[in-house]
Amino acid sequence: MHKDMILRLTKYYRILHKLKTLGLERVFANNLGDAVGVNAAVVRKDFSLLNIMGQKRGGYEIENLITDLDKILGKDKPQRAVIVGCGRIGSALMRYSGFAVDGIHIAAGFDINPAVCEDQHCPIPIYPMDELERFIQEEQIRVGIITVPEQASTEIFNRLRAVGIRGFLNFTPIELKVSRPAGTGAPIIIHNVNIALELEHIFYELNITENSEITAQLYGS
Amino acid sequence: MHKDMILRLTKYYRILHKLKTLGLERVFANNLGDAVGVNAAVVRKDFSLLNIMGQKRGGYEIENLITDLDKILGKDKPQRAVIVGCGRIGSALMRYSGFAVDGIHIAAGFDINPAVCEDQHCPIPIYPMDELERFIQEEQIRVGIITVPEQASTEIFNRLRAVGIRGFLNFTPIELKVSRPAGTGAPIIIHNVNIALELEHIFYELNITENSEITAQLYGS
DNA sequence: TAGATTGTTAATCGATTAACAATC
DNA sequence: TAGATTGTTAATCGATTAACAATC
Repeated sequence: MHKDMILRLTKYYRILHKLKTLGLERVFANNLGDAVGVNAAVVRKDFSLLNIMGQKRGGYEIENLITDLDKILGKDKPQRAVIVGCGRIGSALMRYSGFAVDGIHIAAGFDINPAVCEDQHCPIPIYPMDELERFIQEEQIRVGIITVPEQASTEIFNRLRAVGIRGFLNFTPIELKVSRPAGTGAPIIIHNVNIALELEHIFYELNITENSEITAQLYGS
Repeated sequence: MHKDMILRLTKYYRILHKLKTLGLERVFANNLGDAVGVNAAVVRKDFSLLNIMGQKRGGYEIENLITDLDKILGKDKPQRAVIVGCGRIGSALMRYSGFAVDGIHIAAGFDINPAVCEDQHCPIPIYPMDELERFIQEEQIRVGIITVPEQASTEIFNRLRAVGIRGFLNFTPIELKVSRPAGTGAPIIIHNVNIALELEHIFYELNITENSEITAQLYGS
């Protein structure tokens, strides 16, 4: 199971929903490949690996495909997360309406100063930090968004891990890692979103492509 | 020039700075490889490709290496960007202190309602949208951060492209693309940060790893 | 000199693509 | 049946790793 494959599955999923609303009932590996920008063989192989079978001449049934992907991607289960740290970024995320569209529900926010709620119209409850463990356990939350200040990030990470959080979206500049001797314990998924680094990369790529243009002019054909 | 290579270069760069502050003067491909988690051969190959030469027995001089990478990554030039759209995320970014650490300077923000400035203590000026073109041209900005509402994203993208912006950090859920027939015109760098998608991926990966655990238990060794 | 590390070439690995028999 | 599309195997491609002569 490749990381690229998961990315592709989400893309198939979105396209399939669009095709369904257009009234289509079947889709060929070729169409799907074109739509998500991969070779048709990749599409067939992906499905084959997931034991999703098409029909030798009729392609794949969209309805069935969506149902299968729902299960594989876990879209049939509730997708709930908490936000830890309700500073600027944290509260921006709490009020972001785009999550609901994708079926994601932010169950609560946590902050050392839960009074941050007072300032703003919070659509989502904000609790003090010492309710973190209780809430997560009671509500059986599996995913946490970390938007605390840099110095607090690893401590929060460890607290969340200890209480059963398995998926992390980390906005602090500290790159969170698990060094898990392959196959040991429950898998932990971490996505680090480092905005400063992202921006830095853009400057780098820009500079490098420009430089290589220059060298191409000097030495090139 | 691979995308992965740029990523590695930034990692070398950070490590080298740390080594320098520790007082080291030389570094071996092996050490550097260990530090960033790649094979030593990769390090040597990367440098070789960039015409950075070491010494057959003495490794690489840290000071020179940093100078070379400075140039390659464009760290010797000013790294300035504008933010278009000063809503919740936009203004959170404007007040984010992490950029300065990396030598990135946000030159200005733009919004259809520049009065957003009044509410908050803005460390950075916010101008109305119709000053966008003038400012970017006068200040020769090359990088733009797009934090406008979804519906406005492509319009803003096109305006920015037209006025010479070449690097984009896009926070709207619309995936911006350029279909540039290889080698035509100036290169455009786009990074899309889609937070909802990122979170979705975490749920997917979690679900898939859990499922594969289950199947492993059923069929496994 | 002997030992160590580079720069580069060859071998390996994995993923992508092409091809084709199976079959609806 | 003939045509089309799958599922899967083989070929290709690219990137990573290993190996080794060059040399400080």
